Amino acid sequence: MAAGQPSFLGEGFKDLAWRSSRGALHSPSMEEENELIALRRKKLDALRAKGIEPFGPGFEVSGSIAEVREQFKEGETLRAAGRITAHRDMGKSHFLDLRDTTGRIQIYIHAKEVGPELVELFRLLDIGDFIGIEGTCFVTKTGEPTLKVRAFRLLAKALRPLPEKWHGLQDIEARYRQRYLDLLTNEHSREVFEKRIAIVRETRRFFEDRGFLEVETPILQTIAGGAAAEPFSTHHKALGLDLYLRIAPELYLKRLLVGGFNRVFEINRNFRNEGISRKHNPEFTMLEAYWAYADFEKMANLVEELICHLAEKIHALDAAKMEGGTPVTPGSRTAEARGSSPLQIEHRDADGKIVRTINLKRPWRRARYVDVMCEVAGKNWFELSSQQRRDHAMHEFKLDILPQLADYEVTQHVFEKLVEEKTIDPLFVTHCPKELVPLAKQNTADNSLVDVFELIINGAEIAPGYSELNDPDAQRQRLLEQAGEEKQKIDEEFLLALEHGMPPAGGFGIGMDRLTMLLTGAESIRDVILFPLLRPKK
RNA sequence: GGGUCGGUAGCUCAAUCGGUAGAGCAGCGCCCUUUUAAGGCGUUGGUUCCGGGUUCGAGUCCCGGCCGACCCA
Repeated sequence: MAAGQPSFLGEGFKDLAWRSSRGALHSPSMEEENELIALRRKKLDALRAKGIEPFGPGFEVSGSIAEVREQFKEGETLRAAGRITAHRDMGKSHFLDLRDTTGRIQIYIHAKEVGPELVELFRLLDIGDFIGIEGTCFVTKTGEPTLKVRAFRLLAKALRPLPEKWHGLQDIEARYRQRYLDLLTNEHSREVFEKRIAIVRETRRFFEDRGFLEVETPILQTIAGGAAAEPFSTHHKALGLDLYLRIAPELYLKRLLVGGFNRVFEINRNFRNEGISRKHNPEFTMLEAYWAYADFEKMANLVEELICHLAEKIHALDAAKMEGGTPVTPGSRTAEARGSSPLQIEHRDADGKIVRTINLKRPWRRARYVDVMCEVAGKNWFELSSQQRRDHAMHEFKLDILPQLADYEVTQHVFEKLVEEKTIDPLFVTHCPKELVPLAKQNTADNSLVDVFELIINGAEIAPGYSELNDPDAQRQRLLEQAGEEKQKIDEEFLLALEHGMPPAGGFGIGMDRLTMLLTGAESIRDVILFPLLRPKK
């Protein structure tokens, strides 16, 4: 630090100095801004006028704020960086909270110890600004570990005020549109996304531990196959080619089975051009896994293991958070959101009241479609005539049954209302009628059934799993039936691959967004997707 | 696509029957030498989502639109 320059740091903190090469600036759009923003800009200019660059370079810290708290030892000098989230002035003493995602630490500054010049600069700081500080550890008389500021550097000035900390950002729309503010002010929201990240990470680890290879297959496809859904369309300019965004990765993963990759999985983004709801986002994350020589029952075991594994990891995450010494702040629901046992998931409403408890304790119940139907619809359901079933569904079960529905669709309708929506604890429904699942292998004992499971948890289908169809002629037949008039939609390249021989294999898929909802108790898919699709405002 | 509800200060929310748009937090000013949702006193801040209409008078009532939430299809 050259002599004669204004000093705001005292001696011996050269590396903390960071001086602005720019003079005071005025915002060109000042007239559009409100008073609060204008004031912050004035402070920005005042800082530059004092030779301080408000958007400083990187800063050497002793660690994250949580790590600084761990290193905390009275008399030690430590460096920390973060956002200012609160300040409490007490006469000539100033207390500020410095926060990052790992925690919060109080910093203290007093004129008598650092001089009025530094205090004067502190007055140009606002809640939301990033600063880096070097300070001495001490404990206040109320027992709070605190860093006594010896020097600081402004790292970034916040030109707009942050939402009020106590209530957090409540406006649902704003929380989706400006997720960064949601993450900043609502600890619960951040925890949900940390859990989502852990779920994806642990899913990868789970499959890798079992010898599965993670692969990437095309998102741009000339034919969007593997599911029945409306695709998004796009265009490749140089090739002059109309393309679709994938609705499922299935047909490419099966090509890899043909190619000798015997255990593969993909965590992939799928795109479906459908409506938006509490359970649907146009782009969503899917897990699909295929295992050569396995069958649907082996896949059911695998799914059961996977979800229990994830539930345990999430529970461990909550437990670590509870013991981790991170001060519990308003908006944190970690304590309440944690079920009493790792495999017991408690979903709560906004007031923290338990809405439902889902018991994942193994083994999970497995039952045949026919048996489950008889349980809810009466033993003789499949002996009734077509008309009797329709009457029964409409009058006994109060369902709207359109006359054009096929018999199996009437049954499926009853199944959805009476089984799917009412099942909370995990249930594998196996041996479904083949009409429902056209891409699965037929049961050898009963041709009208296919070797599949549908896993139902918390009133919704979480994961379907199949013994995959590997007979190319049967596959072509099913695809033709499914395509109806639109024969051009049949993926001939996929059938060509099957004709070269695909080993028998088990496969399954899980919607990762919905799985995250299940494991975190989120009521809307938008609460587990960082940036859900919204209409642009104006 | 249909129905219900909502949009008010930077944030969280009030506003009775249609009668001067308010509070808390944040901000600003002053007081306070260890506070912590600090406190005390004072104070600034509004296109009430947008556009029409009814009315002496509209945040409030009516019509249309935009955005969102929930339910249904």
